[in-house]
Amino acid sequence: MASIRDLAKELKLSPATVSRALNNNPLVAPEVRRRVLNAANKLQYVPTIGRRETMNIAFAYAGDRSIGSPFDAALMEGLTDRMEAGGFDLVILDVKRAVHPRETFSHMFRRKGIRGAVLRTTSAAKELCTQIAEEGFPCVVVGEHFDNDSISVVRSDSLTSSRDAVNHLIDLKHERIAIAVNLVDDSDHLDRIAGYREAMTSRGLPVDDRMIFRIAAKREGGIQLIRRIAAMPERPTALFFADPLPAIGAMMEAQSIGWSIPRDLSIVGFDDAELRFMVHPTMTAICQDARELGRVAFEALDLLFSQKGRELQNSAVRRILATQLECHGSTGPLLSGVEK
Amino acid sequence: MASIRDLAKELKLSPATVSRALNNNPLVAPEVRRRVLNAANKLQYVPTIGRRETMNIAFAYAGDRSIGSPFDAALMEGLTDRMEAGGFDLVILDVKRAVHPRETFSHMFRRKGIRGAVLRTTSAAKELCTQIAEEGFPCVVVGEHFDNDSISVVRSDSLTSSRDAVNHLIDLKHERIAIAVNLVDDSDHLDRIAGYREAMTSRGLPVDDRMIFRIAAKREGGIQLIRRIAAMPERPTALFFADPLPAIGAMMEAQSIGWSIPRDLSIVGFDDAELRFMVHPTMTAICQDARELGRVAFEALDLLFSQKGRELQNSAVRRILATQLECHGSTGPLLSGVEK
DNA sequence: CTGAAAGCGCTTACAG
DNA sequence: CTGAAAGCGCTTACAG
Repeated sequence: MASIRDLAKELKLSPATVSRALNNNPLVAPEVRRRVLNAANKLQYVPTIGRRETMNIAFAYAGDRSIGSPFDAALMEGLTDRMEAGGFDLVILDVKRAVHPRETFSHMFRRKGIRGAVLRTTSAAKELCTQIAEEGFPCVVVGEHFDNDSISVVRSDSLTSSRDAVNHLIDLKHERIAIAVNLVDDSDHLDRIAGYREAMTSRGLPVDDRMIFRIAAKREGGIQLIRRIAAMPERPTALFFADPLPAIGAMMEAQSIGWSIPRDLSIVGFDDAELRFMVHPTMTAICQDARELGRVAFEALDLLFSQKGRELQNSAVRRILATQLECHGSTGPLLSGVEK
Repeated sequence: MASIRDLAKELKLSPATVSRALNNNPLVAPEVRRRVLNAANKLQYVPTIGRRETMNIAFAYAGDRSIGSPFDAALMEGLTDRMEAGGFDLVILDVKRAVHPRETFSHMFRRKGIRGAVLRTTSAAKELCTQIAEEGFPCVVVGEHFDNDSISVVRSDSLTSSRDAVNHLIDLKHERIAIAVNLVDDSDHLDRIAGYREAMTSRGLPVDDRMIFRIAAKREGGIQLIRRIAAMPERPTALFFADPLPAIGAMMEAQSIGWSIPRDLSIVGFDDAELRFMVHPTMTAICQDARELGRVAFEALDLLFSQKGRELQNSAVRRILATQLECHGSTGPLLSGVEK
């Protein structure tokens, strides 16, 4: 691990200039500054507390924070599980709020004694993740795709299991199967739609765009959807939800208006945690192991630390975890003669 | 904020000795060490990264970690809400695992650049919180009572709302009202039982110890309880759960065995988050605002920072937040003639 | 815009 | 067990 002296020697600058560059002092020449920041990332410069190197890892939100979500909580559990052995501590961060006006992201992280970051993002904030990665700061994005190959990613495979979910409904003789996905696009959700399309097409069923619903990924979104389909002349007999909370909301609302599940409507949801066990009947769901995702994210970060940054700078880590369809009580065979 | 030099001057020691004491070097005399640690807490010694003082606050588990719980997630949201303005970062910590063999807790926190801690504890680990507070390290315990007046505490008032909940059931003409509380004692849960007893007694109803059930505070605990009472000759007509998850489990299990809620059984639960909206019918519950609890916890800590520790060392902060009974669909009037 | 020098915060052989 | 001294990591007036 490099000190400011080491960077100065490597770059043939004085420690003073390196220090200024790392502290975002405006006096330093832009070109020099750029070289210093590059070297800091290549040589893995780490600040010290007293004489000890800092050992923090950030759980950093690039977009809106969603600390309260079961997914994030499970991720953190997995992360801390693995981190403790190495003596690392987890710091929670909102990237946009934490960064000072004329500061790069690496700056900001280093100022806080952070060696690497696990990034949570919305699709709107993907650009921000790309920037952080391109600065050369060790980071792993959880749960997003990137075209850019140099960004390390850890995520679940939604496509296969989405296909499984729809196939399960088709096996139960359903034909009018609808899918409900988050209003906000992200690559993971696009996969879920792709899985739906693939399954329908391969089994010879038509893909009707009116059966693809965009909803808010909250309980309320599911409630609204039930009201919408209740008013349809030929309503779907099965619903596939690409998010946990609207699936729960839909089950409740369906029961409120007197439908019996799965007799009047089959529902498949997604589950990051144990929500499927909290409703009655227990919900058939695609389950992703968010805790394991957290563990793997740390391992990826650790790999980025251990390889000398300069040699393997462009070798990003990619890990894709399988998800599983768990069949429970919210799906059942299509009853012949069910109308409205 | 004091440096090692300042401590040395104050104590008439060399900086070397102070440094050794703070680093837990065994060479230092026990008495000297004790004096140094006291001074560090009194003068609010803070280590530096480079030349900047560290700005971390710990979310520290004294007992088992429960990061995944909705309560903890909401607490963290509230905490980070308030912390960001001051430029603080939140570090997640397991106290027992983080502390080195011959190290005090203040040592450990300072080694990590932490200025103050929000402590989460189980009743089994209360002793540990007392120790941290007695070392003089700025800390606030969330959600526990302490007899010891010198410990800062932020918690919800369970007693009043528990009384309200039972009164609500009595208003609905229920008489055989049972309460189900966590197997593991903690002061907050003792309050919930006390509220139950007070309400029953004040309304002239007998308190039957066979109506006080000890269960695991998990979904499974609620499921088991329903099976137990289903086998009772004179089963309770209403259940008051002092924890969120078993209440959910009980609602599900009751419906599984064919009971209708609230017709066959009224249920009141506790809710830290939004679980009450995820079941059908929506659950009547005592709601505590865990997010607000987090905000208040930070404010308490900030107060401990701002007052000169030496002057006000024994003036702990205490904040007790109100909770509220929200009536929904899981409670209803006792139907006359209900048997079995 | 950069470096040499002074200096703070901290730690650690060395001497006692 | 303690301190004086050397020295690392870093920053910041000062000079150019």
